[in-house]
Amino acid sequence: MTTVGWSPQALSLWAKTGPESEDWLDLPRHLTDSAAIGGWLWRCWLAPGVAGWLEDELDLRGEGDVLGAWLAGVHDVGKASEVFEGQLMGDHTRLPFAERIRDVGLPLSGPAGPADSHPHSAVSHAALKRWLVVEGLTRSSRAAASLAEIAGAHHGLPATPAEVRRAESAARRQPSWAAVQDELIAGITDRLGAHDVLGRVLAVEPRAHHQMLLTGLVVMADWIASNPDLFPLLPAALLDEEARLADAVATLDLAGPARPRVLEADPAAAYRHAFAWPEGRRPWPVQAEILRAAEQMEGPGLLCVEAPMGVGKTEAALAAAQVMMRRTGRSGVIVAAPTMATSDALFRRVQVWAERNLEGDGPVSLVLAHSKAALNAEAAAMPRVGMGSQDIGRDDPHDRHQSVVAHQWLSGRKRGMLASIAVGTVDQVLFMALQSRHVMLRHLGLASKVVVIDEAHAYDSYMNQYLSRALHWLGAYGVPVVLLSATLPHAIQQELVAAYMDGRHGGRRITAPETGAAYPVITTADRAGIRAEQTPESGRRSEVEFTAVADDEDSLRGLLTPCVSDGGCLLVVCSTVARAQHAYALARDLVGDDAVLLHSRFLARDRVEKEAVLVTELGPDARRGQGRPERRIVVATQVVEQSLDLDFDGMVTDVAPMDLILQRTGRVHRHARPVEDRPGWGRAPRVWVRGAVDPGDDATPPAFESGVEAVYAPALLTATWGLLSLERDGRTVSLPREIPTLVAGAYAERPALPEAWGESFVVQRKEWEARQETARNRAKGFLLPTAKGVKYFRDLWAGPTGDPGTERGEAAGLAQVRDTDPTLEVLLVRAAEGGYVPWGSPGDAEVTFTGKALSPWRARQIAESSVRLPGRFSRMPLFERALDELEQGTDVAWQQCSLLRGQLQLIADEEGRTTVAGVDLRYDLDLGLLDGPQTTRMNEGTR
DNA sequence: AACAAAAAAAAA
Ligand SMILES: [Fe+3]
Ligand SMILES: [Fe+3]
Repeated sequence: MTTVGWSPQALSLWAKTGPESEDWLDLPRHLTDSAAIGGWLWRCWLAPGVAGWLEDELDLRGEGDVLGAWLAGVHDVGKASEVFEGQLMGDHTRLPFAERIRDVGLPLSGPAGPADSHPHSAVSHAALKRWLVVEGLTRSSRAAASLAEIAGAHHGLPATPAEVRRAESAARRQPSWAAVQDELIAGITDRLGAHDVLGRVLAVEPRAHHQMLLTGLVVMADWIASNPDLFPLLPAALLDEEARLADAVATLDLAGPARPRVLEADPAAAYRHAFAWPEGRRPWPVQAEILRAAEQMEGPGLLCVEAPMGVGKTEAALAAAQVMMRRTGRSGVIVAAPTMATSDALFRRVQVWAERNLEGDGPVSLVLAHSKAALNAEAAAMPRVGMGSQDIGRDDPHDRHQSVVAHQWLSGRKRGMLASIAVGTVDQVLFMALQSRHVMLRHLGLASKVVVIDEAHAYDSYMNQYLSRALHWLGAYGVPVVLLSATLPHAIQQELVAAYMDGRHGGRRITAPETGAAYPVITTADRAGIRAEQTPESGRRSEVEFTAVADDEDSLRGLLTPCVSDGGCLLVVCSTVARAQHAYALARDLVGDDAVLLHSRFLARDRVEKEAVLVTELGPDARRGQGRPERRIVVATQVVEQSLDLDFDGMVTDVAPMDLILQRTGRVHRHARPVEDRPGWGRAPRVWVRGAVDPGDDATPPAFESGVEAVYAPALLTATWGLLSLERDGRTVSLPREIPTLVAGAYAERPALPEAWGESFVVQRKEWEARQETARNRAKGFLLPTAKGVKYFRDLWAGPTGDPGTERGEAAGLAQVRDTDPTLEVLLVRAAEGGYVPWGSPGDAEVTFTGKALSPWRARQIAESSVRLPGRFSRMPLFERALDELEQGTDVAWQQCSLLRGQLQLIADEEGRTTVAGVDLRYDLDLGLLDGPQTTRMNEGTR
């Protein structure tokens, strides 16, 4: 860097102020700080694969760090404008700021108008666009705009054309301000010697995907440079530029790209070392195969693994990711799962893997990325590093190279994806495809990783729109992807793979091969095309008998009877909470406390506890009489579909789409057990299917109970019913062999059903397709366009009408990656004299007085008592009224507490009774949250 | 589309 002096005009401008009236940072210094950290990020932090991709695409010839420094260095030149600098004129404690500027002859006419309509980011955009052309670096205004837009977007969204026009006209009216902007840009360019790279980049004309990552880097640099703990303010500040950077980098303490250990060529040795397996343990065929596939992949690509649960897909994915990280220069991994609970379960496993297999020039950062991560004890227990925290390496600096930590700077808002390793909900990946503010940070973070999507079959057509688009962008960045699923209907797999390949290789339509009955199967998509390979079967096979039972009380009682007399563990899955509560009442009549009810309308803490009890009782280590109960009936809704390692002797389930039925069936005889563990009725795996008011026959299609039909599309239920021959005597299914054919069959346009069902099936099927189509269209509202589908960067955030709808959508809560109505989640507490206590605390628990600060421990207890209100609260008049009432009733002290801020408080009496917007509610530890007439009725007969 | 489950929401 050559040093050029700044003019008195430039030096008179402020960029930052602080709490004390004399605190400030001049604009040139904020720009040189940003440039310094921008260059440092490129050299020392950016994943080699991302840097390499940008180098190639933008003809950087080894000067990427210069480009990064330049872009960061010019981001705030727009602060050299009357609107921005005039902002402090109304503040009488800061009058010297304006005087300093007037003294050097710059016009400053009075407290500025609304700075909102003249954001300095747009002024930066206009100034850069002008300067790049005037300087002769390009003649194309689009090329100039492509770099100008990056500075214009440094607050998370590109400047709008109207804002840029206002900035351009201001520059024409006030040439003396424009002259300072030019001086700043020229000064930064000269110091960095950036002329040549800029010329080359402009010749290429960066497109939206290049701009996205470069903007991400600029935003990151700006956030770091704007932190006074890292880059201190005047008058106290260090002045030497290099010393400022060195100090900032030392305090920030952000490690460079993590590197994976090279895995052994022999798969058995590779898994043994990677996961600390005991000597002699062999990987499943799928695990061995995926390593080979990852090793042989040509360039970055996508691997899709379809295999039954229990064959170690997570380990397989991590091992494959380890290979792909090395081969494509990625610096980390994200493992994305459908729910917070499944992410929590994955967290520790990923942490242990990272500890054993990754290293870097400093500790490897890991985040748990979902909205309730703060409640996770394992995440909270991680050593903290960065921003002055030094939980690790105090005694032995060598420890730092192989430890996995929570990084303080990365735990801030919107920064989690920048950590090296992330475990979280899929939403974190889907948000990548949502028009939203600061998505570029998410893109930068995800582009640096190998992306693993767990349970890829678990997403509906709305979410799949976002997943497809996210895969498109990942493909464009050359990010390796691993999709894990039980089975993926071919049409969905085709859509996902095609989206990735379209991003990767552009327009070419490539069709994934039909894999038919092959299972388990690994599909590879890379430069060489798409191919699928069947892998040898893993694990146990089983023959499961499926039988229909009538949907009345007597039939259900009949099914429970053998269990009542001979004992054993039976699972009863119901499609609605009401049906589950009903079945539970019946079971409780027969077996008392041996019956357990599980659904989502329990307090989070109670549900975790109930599930933990079930996992110990019905998990792999419990034997009958030794932990495994003699008799247990678990009545549950779809919550049991979550990856709990439970084993039942048999199952009764409401009819559901084939994939879900088969997934639930995975809980039947899940573990290999000695025959003494099974009751007489459960020696062979059996599934009884209910939920049809008329089972149908060859001449008439089945008819389903209205609740069951409201939850699942009748077309899928009919197809599933028929393929399992439930209109007759049912059939025996061979698992896992038949999974792919049965699932494909149930989702087929013309499944093999009795002739006479055809007509009504076609109607049902049309309706299902129409609903999916409307869901897909709903998703399009805030879907980020494809990189190559737009001319300008700003077009990525354009609404369907071309206007920037992003902010409005975010404000209205419309921009979301899940297709849901608004729901109300409350934190339940028990009323006490003068205040309240956490739900479930003993009678003499210390009272939290309303309006008084809460201890962190108390806040956590309360935060764990969350429950969602029943569905009726999602409908409009009631939703609004309830929200109002709950907001009014919430302790104001919660706003001061990070765990409780923004949450809604619901206060109940000793018996769990309360009323919200005129609706009676009662919370019961056995039954969950009851509403309306249930609050009184459900008592009888169950207690 | 509405009887399940599921997630998330402040910046430089
Ligand atoms: Fe700014
Ligand atoms: Fe800034």
